[in-house]
Amino acid sequence: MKDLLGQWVDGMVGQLRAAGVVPDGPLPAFKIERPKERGHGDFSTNAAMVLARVARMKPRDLAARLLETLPADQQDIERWEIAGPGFINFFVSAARLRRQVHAIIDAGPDYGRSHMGQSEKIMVEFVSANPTGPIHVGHGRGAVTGDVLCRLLTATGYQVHREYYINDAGRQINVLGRSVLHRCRERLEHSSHPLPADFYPGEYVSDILDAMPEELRQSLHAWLASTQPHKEEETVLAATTRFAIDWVLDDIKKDLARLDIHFDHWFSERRLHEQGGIDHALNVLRSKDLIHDGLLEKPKGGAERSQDPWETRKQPLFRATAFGDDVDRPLQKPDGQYTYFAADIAYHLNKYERGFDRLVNIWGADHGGYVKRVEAALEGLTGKKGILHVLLVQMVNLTRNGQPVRMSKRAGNFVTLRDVVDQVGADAVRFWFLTRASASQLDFDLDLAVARSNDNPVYYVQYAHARICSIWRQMEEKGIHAGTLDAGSLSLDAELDLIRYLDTYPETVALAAIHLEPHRIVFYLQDLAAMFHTYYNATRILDDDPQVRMGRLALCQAVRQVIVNGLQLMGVKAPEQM
RNA sequence: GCGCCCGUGGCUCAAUAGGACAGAGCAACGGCCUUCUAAGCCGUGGGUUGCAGGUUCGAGUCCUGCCGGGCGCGCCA
Repeated sequence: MKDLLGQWVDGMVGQLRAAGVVPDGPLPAFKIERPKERGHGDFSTNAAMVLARVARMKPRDLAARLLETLPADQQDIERWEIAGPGFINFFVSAARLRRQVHAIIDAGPDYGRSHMGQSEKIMVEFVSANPTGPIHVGHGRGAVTGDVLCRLLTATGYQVHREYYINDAGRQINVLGRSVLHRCRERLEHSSHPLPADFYPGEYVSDILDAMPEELRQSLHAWLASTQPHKEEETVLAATTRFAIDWVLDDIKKDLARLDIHFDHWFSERRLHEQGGIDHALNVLRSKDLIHDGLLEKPKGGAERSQDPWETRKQPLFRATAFGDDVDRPLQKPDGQYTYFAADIAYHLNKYERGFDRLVNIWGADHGGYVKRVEAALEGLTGKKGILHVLLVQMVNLTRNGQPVRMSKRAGNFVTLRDVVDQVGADAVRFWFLTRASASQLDFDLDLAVARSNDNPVYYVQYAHARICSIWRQMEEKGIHAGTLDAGSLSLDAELDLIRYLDTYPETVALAAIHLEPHRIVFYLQDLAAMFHTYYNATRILDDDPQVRMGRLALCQAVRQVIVNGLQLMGVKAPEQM
């Protein structure tokens, strides 16, 4: 409906332009919006105010001229007015609103979907947690956010590709293998050894050992039993590590599947190395003279934490400062290995070369410091700005009994995502993660969520849906035939307001996709549910008058459809009974 | 010290691409179940949007500077 108004106002301005009231050439942008205040109509435009300057007229006078061009024969706008400093307010007719109910019912699951994205290819990379242990609650928030973003972008006409970047190269990964070895040795010798500082202590390390194929276990034992430094150390460790990664990845996949989160592709960093992706990316950078040998200043913070003294040496650096980063970034470690950043450059070039128009990354807030350099690299590689959108998802503050639960992978006392899903259920976890903008920190209280109290927001929305379903069950019991739904009798303020709000749903979906803000849908659903609950409490749906009943049933059907569509976008179930 | 994020009733958060009088929930208090599910509804209080400037017809929203909180700051991933 908003689009329709937009066309009209464009037409009105066009006529004034033809009449010479408004000059040719580019005009300042005006817009159509829905006023917060009901008394200001269903739609309003600031066109007269924005154009007043170029038209050399007072805003209100210009508004009057604009309205003279409004077609007289239309039925959709009941009345209009000039208000305040020069707003033009439009009031949609009740007949038009009633038709909207049928439009929603007819569109069904497609209501809210659009072709806005024009099949643009967009990759969303999310979760990408290191395969060194189970994913925790923080990852879960990123996972749900990414998943819903994908659903949103798909619904608005983008071609979406979901990807998980596996950090299966580098030191951390070997530490996982060594941790398994360590656990194996303990078992073999029936004793416990002090765990080296950075080894993984979690229970799952034993699980990995248990799941190990006999053959690999044997070679492990053989190697551990030998007193001499074993020349097969590298291969045994590599095989163990490989197995451990696969096990953990499989574990992660299961956790994500519990939340109905799936990926199109799991991209291996190791493979990127093996296939020369990094050399390729660095060659591209070199060809553009974006790598130079330079010295790196000792960083300000963090240095205190490190035991190793800072050593200044000449090394290849990416010219990140040419693209707005603070310092040029190193590409190689002292031992000649590539840095994580070098691999990241290669990975993002790889994404680009696979033909994606836009890249979205969902990162934890603790990776915020890397945004600039990756953006810089991508701009350097492609010459284009703004391909990459990094969405930083802030921390989840987990509490239990009001006490903060510490989450540290190293300390081994983190709460896994699985724990939380087990306790709270997938629907509540998903919904809860979406109740805040991702840039805001999120408090997640396990007790509250476990308690299944009224504070749990998902029930509120699901309940609205279940209530509507129950009306149909009620009809069945009473032997009332639904017949053909007809919104014609709807006339209460509450009913028309409800329709107006239903009408905003497609805009909300579009804006959520444009801004990459899934939480907007959750807020919408909560508001819609609230409006419905109010209406339901005040109005008898199954009225004795068949005409009235038909209308209300039609409205309920439309509300139900929008709730279903919205929950579907959130990946949350819409139970028919609660 | 530098970078990013955040700052809105007692608490947790909204506020539609800068729009008209800043809204919900929780908490507090008072009401509503012989009629479609009370996991619900209605009502009452509660705000100088951290502070100070600036841009604009108009600022919670944009710019600058402070203040407060979070995250990050080898050549870890």
